[in-house]
Amino acid sequence: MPRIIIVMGPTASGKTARAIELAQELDTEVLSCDSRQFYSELDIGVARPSAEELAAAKHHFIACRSVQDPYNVFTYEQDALACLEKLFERHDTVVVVGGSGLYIDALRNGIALLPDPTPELRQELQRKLKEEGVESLRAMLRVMDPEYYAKVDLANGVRIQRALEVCITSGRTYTEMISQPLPQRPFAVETVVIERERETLRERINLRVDQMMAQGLETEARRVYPLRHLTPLNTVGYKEFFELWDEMGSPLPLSSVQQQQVADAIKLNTWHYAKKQLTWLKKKK
RNA sequence: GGCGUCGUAGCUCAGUUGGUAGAGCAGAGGACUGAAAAUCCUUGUGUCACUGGUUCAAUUCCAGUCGAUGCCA
Repeated sequence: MPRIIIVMGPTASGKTARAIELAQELDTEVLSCDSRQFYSELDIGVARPSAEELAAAKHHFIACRSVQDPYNVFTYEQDALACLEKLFERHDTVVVVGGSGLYIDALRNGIALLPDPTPELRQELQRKLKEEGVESLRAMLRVMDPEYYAKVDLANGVRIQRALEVCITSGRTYTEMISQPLPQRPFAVETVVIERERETLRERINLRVDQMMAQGLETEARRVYPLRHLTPLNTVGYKEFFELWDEMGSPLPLSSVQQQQVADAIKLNTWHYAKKQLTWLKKKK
């Protein structure tokens, strides 16, 4: 049976380097599982592997999409499975690397097939959430799926909205829909977790943010500024610039003080992100 | 030098008409099935600058000291 080796770890822990090393050792290719490196418009800010790194081992799912045509876990899972099937024709091991817990889960264990809501339904629920607050969606969920109602985070509007979308378009409960049995994977899964001391990780993050700034992150952010309302751009490393430019009224060049301010915000938000990944890893590795 | 303002949680600050104090941020922990670098939740004892005084009781009022800051000289 073929296998995948998943390289996991928080952001800036050195996953890319480790994955390339492994791929070279095993003479195989790398499948990326990073929900932001999918997008061709995002490079510096999402720490996309460099040209040299990409040349050192063949990568899949890097810069393969536009932020205007975003991925979702399910489509990604389908594409990734198809890609793996092909790769297994020539390699018995494939290296998977990424920091997006949900996406790794989907690849490793599968994810339920759920119907897509119509854009109108999504809009309507979003409007309700925004104008009438979570309570209104909560009340609907209580009727449509009491079981899920009992266990969701009732303060998390996004979660509730999503469950309602599924309930309404499927005509069944969300609970029921997500408990469909998932087919066995035709490959074995091994994991490599990169552990770092907290202090070290923080230093690596700070250093990397400084490098990103030096590489021209501001210019990259300015280029995608007009697309800032798209979901994939709700991302650490970009949103901090957008916030400042929105305040200023336009994406003007930043003074060195402002650059420092943005860099500090990115460092902090990246740390928060790393912590969330660590929480996820504790449970899933 | 004179006059004034300030000194409260790691940071920015609120507050106590006198009964030993609370927000935001940071920090820590957690949730997670098509937005996931997203979204959301939990968690706040600190010589209330220091020393005296008044008072049953002072972080709060008074005096002095020290530090910061502003204006005037």
